[in-house]
Amino acid sequence: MTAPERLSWRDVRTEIHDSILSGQYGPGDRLPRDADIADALKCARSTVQRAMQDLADSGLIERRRKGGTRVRAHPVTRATLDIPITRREVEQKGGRYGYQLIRAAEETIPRVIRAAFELSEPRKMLHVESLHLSDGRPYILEDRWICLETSPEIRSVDLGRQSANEWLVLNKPYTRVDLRLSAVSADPAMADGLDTAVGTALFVIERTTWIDAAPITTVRSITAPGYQLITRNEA
Amino acid sequence: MTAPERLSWRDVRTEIHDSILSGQYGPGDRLPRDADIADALKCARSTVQRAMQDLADSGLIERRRKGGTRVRAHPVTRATLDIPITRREVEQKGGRYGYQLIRAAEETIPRVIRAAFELSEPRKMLHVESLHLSDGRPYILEDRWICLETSPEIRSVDLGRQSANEWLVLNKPYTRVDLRLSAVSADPAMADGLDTAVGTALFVIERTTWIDAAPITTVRSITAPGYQLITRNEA
DNA sequence: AAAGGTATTAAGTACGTACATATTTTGTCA
DNA sequence: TGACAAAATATGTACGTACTTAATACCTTT
Repeated sequence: MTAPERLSWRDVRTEIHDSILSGQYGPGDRLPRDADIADALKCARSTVQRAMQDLADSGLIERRRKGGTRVRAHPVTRATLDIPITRREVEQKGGRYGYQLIRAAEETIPRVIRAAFELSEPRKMLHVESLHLSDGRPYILEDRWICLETSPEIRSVDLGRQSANEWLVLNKPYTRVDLRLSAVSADPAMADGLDTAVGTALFVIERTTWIDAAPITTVRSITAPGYQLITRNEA
Repeated sequence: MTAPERLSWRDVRTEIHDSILSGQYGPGDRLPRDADIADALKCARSTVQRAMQDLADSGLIERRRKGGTRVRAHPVTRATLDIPITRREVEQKGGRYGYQLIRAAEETIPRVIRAAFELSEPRKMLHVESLHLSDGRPYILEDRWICLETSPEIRSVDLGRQSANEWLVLNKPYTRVDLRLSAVSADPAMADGLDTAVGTALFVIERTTWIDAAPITTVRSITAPGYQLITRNEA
């Protein structure tokens, strides 16, 4: 007589999430089968499936065929990182974007780059060094290698005008990306490029992308002092 | 006569993804409606919906009711970060885990902590400093504040034996987490705790969690020299 | 021409059924 | 007892229908 409403998958997710939060199910515990939950909540199994999928994506539970669903035994803090094109990042912060090409040349890739691409054979790639600026001040110093077999069109791009970062992100969608985040002490070259003192702690983002098995690019972005990478994740 | 097979949502996703990769649809372009794609591929609209949802989650497309689906005008590199419990992280790398409580005391939170929690009023919280070790060597130095209203049970935890990190992750699921990643130059206290030289570049992970609107904990993890945070993301 | 209300549209959700697939469990045979 | 095959089981996927919701487009009124 009150509310003949139907449960949405979000309601179901909240229901299950709460039963975990409340301690009813702890790490490693097995949850009832989807069908039984659907039964208990009086909704379709597909609705429970949708809710479970979401909880699995967020890293809270693990699901296995026949094995059932259980609360992750070793919980992780899962967060999603969005790294925009550098020009847009600067502009969204209200800065005036600037860009300088330092140098570009075809070279044989060094060992570390081979490792990043998981390549066994050495080969030549386009090596590009450039500087992104915000309000005229150094923002990110980037050292990039681009696979010419995968992106031959890059030869006809004027890298003095458009950054490789922007061209690649707009024109070369990838199927796999590896990120490595770390800190480094500014060496003389970095200090010079970023206009800071040698030894300053700098935040470094290394990113390697592939399209299927073919390497696209790998880039080491050395950020100016004070740079932060921020995430906000809501369940 | 050949293959009367049905398309899976992954097939559909690949189909749409490829049509974007090939340049048929560029940033900002509008894709056909789900129903038309379903029609063209001879599958159910729900299958297209599932594929589209996945592409939207991965940041490639944007969907709006009535507005339709379009390729993201400002593409981002999206990656998922998993941060395990520190003990597990060490053990999975094959190290022997160690842990030391440095100090724990109830204190009024300083301004930066209030800011992290988005609190307007000052209040008291449990302040815990501790050190995680790998094979006897300093691994992560953590400086943590725990909200006692949200987690009163923490008072009865022996923080000399079990780390707050482990207890909280196992016992206090959150509904929101903010991460801030950065680099810092070791000050004397950090250098002492991590057994390194003053000025060394260190990678810092700051994490704040809430359950609904209630603050749980905020932690500043200062990692030992050479620490890297790694991601691997497959489309 | 500006403002505001209404109709239309395309994605989002819910349901129930049927079948697929990956595991685990069980059963059989050597 | 051990190896291997067969049955059982819980999640995963596909389909089609009906309905909901948010946003845009259009049309009326001032």
